[in-house]
Amino acid sequence: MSDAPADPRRERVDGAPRREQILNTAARLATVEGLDGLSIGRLAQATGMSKSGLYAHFGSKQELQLATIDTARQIFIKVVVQPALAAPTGVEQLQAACEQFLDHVEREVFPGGCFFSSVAAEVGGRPGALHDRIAREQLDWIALLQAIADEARDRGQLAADTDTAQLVFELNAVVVAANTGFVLHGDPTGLERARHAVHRQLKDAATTADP
Amino acid sequence: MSDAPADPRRERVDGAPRREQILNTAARLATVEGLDGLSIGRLAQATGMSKSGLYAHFGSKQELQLATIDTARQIFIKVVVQPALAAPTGVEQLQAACEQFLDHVEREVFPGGCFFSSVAAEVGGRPGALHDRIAREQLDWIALLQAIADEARDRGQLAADTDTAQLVFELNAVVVAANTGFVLHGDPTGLERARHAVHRQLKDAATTADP
DNA sequence: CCTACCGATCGGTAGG
DNA sequence: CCTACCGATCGGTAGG
Repeated sequence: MSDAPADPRRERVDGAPRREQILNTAARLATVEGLDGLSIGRLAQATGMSKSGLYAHFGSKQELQLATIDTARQIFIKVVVQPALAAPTGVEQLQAACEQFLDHVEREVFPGGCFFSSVAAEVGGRPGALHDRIAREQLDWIALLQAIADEARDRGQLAADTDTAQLVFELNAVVVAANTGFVLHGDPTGLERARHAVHRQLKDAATTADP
Repeated sequence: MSDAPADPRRERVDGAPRREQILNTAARLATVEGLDGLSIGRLAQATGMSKSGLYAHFGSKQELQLATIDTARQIFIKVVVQPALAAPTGVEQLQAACEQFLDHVEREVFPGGCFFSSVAAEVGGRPGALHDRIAREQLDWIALLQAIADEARDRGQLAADTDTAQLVFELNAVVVAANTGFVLHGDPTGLERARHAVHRQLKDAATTADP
């Protein structure tokens, strides 16, 4: 949990390789300093290693950045996606995905908020391997929400004429906006508004036949 | 319009001071490279000046960055806010504000999309003068939308029990999400979804008494 | 995984 | 607004 373990060897005993420890630090740092602002020197300092020590693990800065994205993805899957998928399939799962996303922002899993929102803005307008990788992750997230929404509709929990792509666009929009507001203003108001919006959206799209 | 005017003296004739020309370039560059990635050397190259020539205009990088934000704000006011305020007060104006925002994204007024969305992600998690300035601009934009929404409600165009803060949060969320999608994927689909969402939101909040 | 080093670029200054 | 320069840091390499 701490930034710099008192005794690095204890990490080894846990079986957590040094590489993962470095990448965890890198992923959290990148949400504050950016993927580019994450310099090898700074990361070396943050992990208590020398710069060339890092180059033993990663051949180049871009390799480090790509590995960092992959680590962030794994963290996101573990703390957002998997808990969401543990919810009952359908509307509940869709709501859980939004809720878990908001929770991971509020719990500050990454100090700079959602890793992918943060980094997407950085590489959005710049072509290259980082851009392509981040764009793909974003599409995967949307595709996941859509698959859940489609399932909810197929199960008759959402109206048959629900435009699930539109619904998912709007759900993602409000949770991401909440992330931005929380990071920029340190204010959870947006998180509450997002929860409110998600709840209403799902209620509005739900099949009205209750009896 | 062009990145590097053939004859810089023509700009002078127009009465556009060199400083403004530099800052216009800086504002557009910052949406791609970031406010930090915008180095003095790169900006010097982009404007055809020497580094120390820039220091004659701006005492430090932070001064340049703050001046760049101010220029971006003026551009935003000119291309988004003022056209929106030209629309009839009330719901139409609220719709116009959203529409003008989406238009300025689609027209690529800034090559990296909305300046403030881009920069907010960069400085969001970092304390300092840049953060505070960007946070203020974001609050101003939300306050503007809210003032318009309140007016629309006071005029009876929106239901009296409309939660305008919630409405504005959701409107802003979808237009910003459209910006992100357009920049990241070069795909206008999100812009259409945002227009659709804005239209439906305003329709839902409208007073149902039509006859 | 380290020390020691490379050329390039960073923000910034002196002096004009 | 320029040339010429400063120390610091960048990404990366040699050699171990």
